[in-house]
Amino acid sequence: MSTNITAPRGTQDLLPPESTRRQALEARIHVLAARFGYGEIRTPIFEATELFERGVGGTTDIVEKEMYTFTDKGERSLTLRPEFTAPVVRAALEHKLFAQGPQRLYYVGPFFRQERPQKGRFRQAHQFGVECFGYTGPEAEAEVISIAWELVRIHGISDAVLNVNSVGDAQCRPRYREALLAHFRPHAGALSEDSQRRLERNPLRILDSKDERDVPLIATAPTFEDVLCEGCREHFAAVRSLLDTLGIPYAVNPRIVRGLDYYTRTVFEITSSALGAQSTVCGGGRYDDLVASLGGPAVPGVGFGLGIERFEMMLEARGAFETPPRRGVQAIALGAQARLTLLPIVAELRRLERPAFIDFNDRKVLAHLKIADRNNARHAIIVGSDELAAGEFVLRDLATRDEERLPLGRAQDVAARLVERMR
RNA sequence: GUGGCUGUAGCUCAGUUGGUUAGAGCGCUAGACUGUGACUCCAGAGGUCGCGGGUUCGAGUCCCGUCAGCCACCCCA
Repeated sequence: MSTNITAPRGTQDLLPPESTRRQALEARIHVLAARFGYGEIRTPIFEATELFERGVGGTTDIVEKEMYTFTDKGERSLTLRPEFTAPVVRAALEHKLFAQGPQRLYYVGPFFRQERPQKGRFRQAHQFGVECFGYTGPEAEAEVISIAWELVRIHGISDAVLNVNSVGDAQCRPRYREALLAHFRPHAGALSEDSQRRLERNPLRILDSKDERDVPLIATAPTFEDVLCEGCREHFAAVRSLLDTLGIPYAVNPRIVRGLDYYTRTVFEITSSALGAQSTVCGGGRYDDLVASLGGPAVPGVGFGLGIERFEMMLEARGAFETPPRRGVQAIALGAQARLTLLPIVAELRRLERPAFIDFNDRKVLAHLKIADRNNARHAIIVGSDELAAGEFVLRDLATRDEERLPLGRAQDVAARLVERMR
């Protein structure tokens, strides 16, 4: 077994029937994004390493220890994308999209992080995300959140929770940092080891801690609302008001702090109890300074990323997948001569956009019907020596078990008649 | 990167204080039923017990290493 090559750690093969469900989910995503006026963007799976160092933030865990970075034969440092926002901004700049006004883009695809795998966490995972560029107003947040929430809603997921917060902007965030330092520093000795380290590096992260030694101090810590500047405070209030107007339920959670450096003002998360410790299925927010920091104009943006695998875990927890209805025709050929007769009919059915299945082995009718069941076929057409002699075939409805004999003839005619019958 | 748990048939799992030829259910293939799918009965195929090393007369079982999975931490989708 281990002498055989297996999929790399933290990656997975997607096989039927799971791949069929993935296709269906992606199809719903494409329809949903189009409904909001978003166009799909596809960027390379790897980028210049510098893009992520500058875009995501050099001190984030993602950049510091989770990237798949390699050097190619031209001595370029490249990195498998660990997230999508920086590549999307890079592409938009490269193609001068911002010269054409606001842009609404979405993507679906794989991303890569070298973390230790666990429930809901993989080294290659897939993400659906949107980026809305060019609007400073709170309507952009409302729109972007609406898309994510609509995806949750149309799937009947009931235990999803939307949390929102504001992390301020370049003016008030440093003030918040100072306020947190003033709060935690006198009690540094009582904090967990992790949080003591975070105190100097990124005190915001302490708010995220689950360590019970940190909990009491976190509970009394100042919140962003205490120090937000007037502009940020008004903006956050406007976002909440729009969510109320749109009927999207949410909770203000002063403890959500996203792990990427580029967020400004609004941040949000959708979480679910179905996901274990990795409870976030969707995370996003506003990033008003990112485009400029990557060398572009001062274009604001709002976006989110939604984990496809985690979303599927929520679907699984929600309840059984409905069994798909029977569809298509199983061609049952008893003998070589019957196969010759049925093959052109099968081909013609497929041309008429009807699923048609056929097994090429010599088996009994019984075995063929079991295969038809496995294929979830709606009908079977059976041809054996009796039928060939009579110039007929049997059409069997596998749901009702009704049968009738119909005349054979030109494949086109038989297929056309079948399509008519099966309507 | 750290810690805990677990690797036996395609799947889910038994396997006694170390003892002869490693088992069950489901699934698969075939038969009973000579041409009719959800039930029943019968048979068959399928495993170098994750991999490597060690202890032992003897290892699926004990020890070490390694790889992988799961769960948690860190972090995040």
